[in-house]
Amino acid sequence: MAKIDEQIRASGGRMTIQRRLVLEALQRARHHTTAEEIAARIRSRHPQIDPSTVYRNLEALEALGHVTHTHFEDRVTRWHLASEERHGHLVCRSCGAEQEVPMTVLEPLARRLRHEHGFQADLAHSAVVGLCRQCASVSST
Amino acid sequence: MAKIDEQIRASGGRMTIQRRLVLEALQRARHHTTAEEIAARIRSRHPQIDPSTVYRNLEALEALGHVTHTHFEDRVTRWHLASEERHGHLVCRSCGAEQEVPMTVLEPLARRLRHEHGFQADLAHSAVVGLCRQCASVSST
DNA sequence: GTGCTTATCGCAACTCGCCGCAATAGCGGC
DNA sequence: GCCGCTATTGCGGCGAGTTGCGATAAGCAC
Repeated sequence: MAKIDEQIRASGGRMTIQRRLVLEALQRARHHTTAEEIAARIRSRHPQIDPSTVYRNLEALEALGHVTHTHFEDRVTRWHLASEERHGHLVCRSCGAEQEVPMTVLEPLARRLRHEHGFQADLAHSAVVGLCRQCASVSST
Repeated sequence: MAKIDEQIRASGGRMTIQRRLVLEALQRARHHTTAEEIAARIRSRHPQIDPSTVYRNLEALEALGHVTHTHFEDRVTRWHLASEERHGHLVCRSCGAEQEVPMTVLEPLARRLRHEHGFQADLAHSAVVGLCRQCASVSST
């Protein structure tokens, strides 16, 4: 964390109270949180924080590589520390259940897109939408 | 279209002027349009149409299987007729360029998710985000 | 054609994420 | 410790999409 502090200053940024609070909230919640959740958590100790400040700090921290975001089906963006292991997400469009899959499962497609289309895909960036086992079996009966 | 008409009535729905206009707009624009575009197009002939009416009709038509939507990297949803051929989308996060890929490219991953995780993935539902050939070569130099 | 039921419409108000702008406050230099 | 530069904040407001509600009008029965 002290390292992040220096890195931010080194790149011309400033370590404000708000930015530190956003980082702390991410560390404590350490599994894809929403910006709203982060804002709510911070508000309890620093009531005047504005949602846009949270969004901007998440973006700034992302630009420096400390934070990443993933898009889930409900149009909500989830944020997490970049230090967490990267993985894919499966989201059921019927019941909303979430499942994680290791990147190795997604890699073959990424490789193919790179070779055949010259496209460097980031398959962890958006959740894969579909039907989970339960919902699939219900809807087919 | 007359068939859609009947199907809607059969399922307890009503074929209103607005619903017909939404369908017509989709048919004319037949390549992922936005709800805003549809609303604008309809407004020229039916000025008092409300955006929420367009959204609700798109949802209703989607529930009946006549329409689908896809999420691109920006946060606007793109809509199209379900009769169009399904395909995947590659969107460059740097320059925004869009590219289409046939479903056959995505199929192997879908198959694997189905077999290993019991998950029926809809890989055409969200665009795959990444870097296109140009942007990738620029950023690596 | 008339009447009735109720799906759908238009409106107003709201949410979530984002942006421009004036005010504030890090932080490096002295 | 104070100063000045400017990154960042909070605020107001915008765009996409959603929701509740009273008014409207499809479509069925007669």
